[in-house]
Amino acid sequence: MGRGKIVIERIENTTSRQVTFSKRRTGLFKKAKELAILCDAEVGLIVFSSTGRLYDFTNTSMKSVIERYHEAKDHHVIMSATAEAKLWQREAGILRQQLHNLQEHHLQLMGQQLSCLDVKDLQNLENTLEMSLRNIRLKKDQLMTDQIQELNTKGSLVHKENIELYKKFNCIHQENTEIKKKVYGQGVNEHPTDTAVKHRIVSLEDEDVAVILELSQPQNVESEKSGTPSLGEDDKN
Amino acid sequence: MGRGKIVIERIENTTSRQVTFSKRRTGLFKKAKELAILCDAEVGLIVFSSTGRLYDFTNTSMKSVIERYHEAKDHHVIMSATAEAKLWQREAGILRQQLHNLQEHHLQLMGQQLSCLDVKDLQNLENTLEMSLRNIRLKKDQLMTDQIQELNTKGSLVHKENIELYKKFNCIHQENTEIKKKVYGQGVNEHPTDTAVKHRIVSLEDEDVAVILELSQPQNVESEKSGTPSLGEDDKN
DNA sequence: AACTATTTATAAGA
DNA sequence: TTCTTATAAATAGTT
Repeated sequence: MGRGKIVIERIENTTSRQVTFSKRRTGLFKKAKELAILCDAEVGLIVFSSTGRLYDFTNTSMKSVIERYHEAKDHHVIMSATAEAKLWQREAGILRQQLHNLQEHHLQLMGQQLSCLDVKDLQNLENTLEMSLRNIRLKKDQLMTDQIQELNTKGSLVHKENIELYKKFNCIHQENTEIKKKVYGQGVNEHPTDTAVKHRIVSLEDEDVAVILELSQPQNVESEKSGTPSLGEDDKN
Repeated sequence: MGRGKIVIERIENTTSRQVTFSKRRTGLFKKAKELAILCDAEVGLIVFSSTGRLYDFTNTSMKSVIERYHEAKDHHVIMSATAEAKLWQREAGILRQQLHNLQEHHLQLMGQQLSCLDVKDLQNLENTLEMSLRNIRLKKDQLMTDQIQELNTKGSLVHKENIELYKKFNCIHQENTEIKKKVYGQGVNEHPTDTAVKHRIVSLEDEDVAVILELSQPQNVESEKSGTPSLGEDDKN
């Protein structure tokens, strides 16, 4: 329908394509409109030009057309969006409820919001808490005992090391004294180094030793293994 | 374009309308196709006949067309669906996390899953539980004290009633005995009614009395049957 | 569903 | 873009 017949294939000339687009688009939309009116149909027409511009027509509403389309066709393109929303909404609701329940129980475990409970409930709660207290104390005692054990082992090692060092020092000290006797005569007896080394023996592993002393028996490190730590055994309910 | 010109308005004749629909629909879809090809456009065409049947055409995919349409146009029709889904999904995620955290803490309060805690944490937990135990016991004691109080009051009333009844019974019993003496002579002394009434005095408010005895003075159960029940009179509050 | 007279759409040109 | 116009295409009414 024009001055000449054309073959239906992409018009390569851009200007020509745009002109044709404009003309044929007008025609298409007119025909769509006419179909809708004449035949009482619901029509939705969406066109994007090659430049990306949107042209649309519908005799009702695009929302309605698209919804009806999805209803009639796939049923899971847009549904997946709204259904997904619903799904997550429900999930959130369930989680919120769970959270609420747990919070309530939690508060009761914390000794709050007890007004809705009767004597039996309170007794149960008390039993639960006593049980868990026992567990927690057991665990704590275990941890502390382990810690003490570890510190004692460490301390014992350090102590042994100290004894070794002390012995070595004494040897050297004696040697030294003898050398001094030979060099200076009887005049020199005590030397500043003496005090310094003694101090060093005590503070070699400062922190650990301090803890050991505090927790166990500061008076003699040697007898550690025989002495039971006095912690955790007296469970008073 | 036909044997005669027509005005564009709804065709009332159903058959005629359906024929026209068929013809024009074909034409429209052909033109849509041509536009898409000739002008390199993205076209989506959806038509519902007046009988509700769906006809659609697109040179790409309807999903793509509709998405692009929403992107270009409203931006909040489909977005509201997906965005809503995302929103609820996030909400659910947050709630799930909260629930998880609370569950963990809850288990710890219940004296389980303590392996990840150190001595300090355990000490805190212990303190918390002790505090809540104190609260719970306080509440329980309060409830039980109230209950005892109430029962005592009730018991006291019942006891008073019983004394009254007992007195009345004694009067009537005496009266009765005297009448019997007059009628039968000295032969009749004790009558089954006597025992029955005594029992009734004790068990008038069976349950309450039992509870009272259990909670307050169980040692006095024996003395009830011997004479005056010792309830309610020695009210110590 | 096919025919066809006629209207309508539009290709090419201005 | 819009107008013009020759001509292709669509289709209303008919068979």
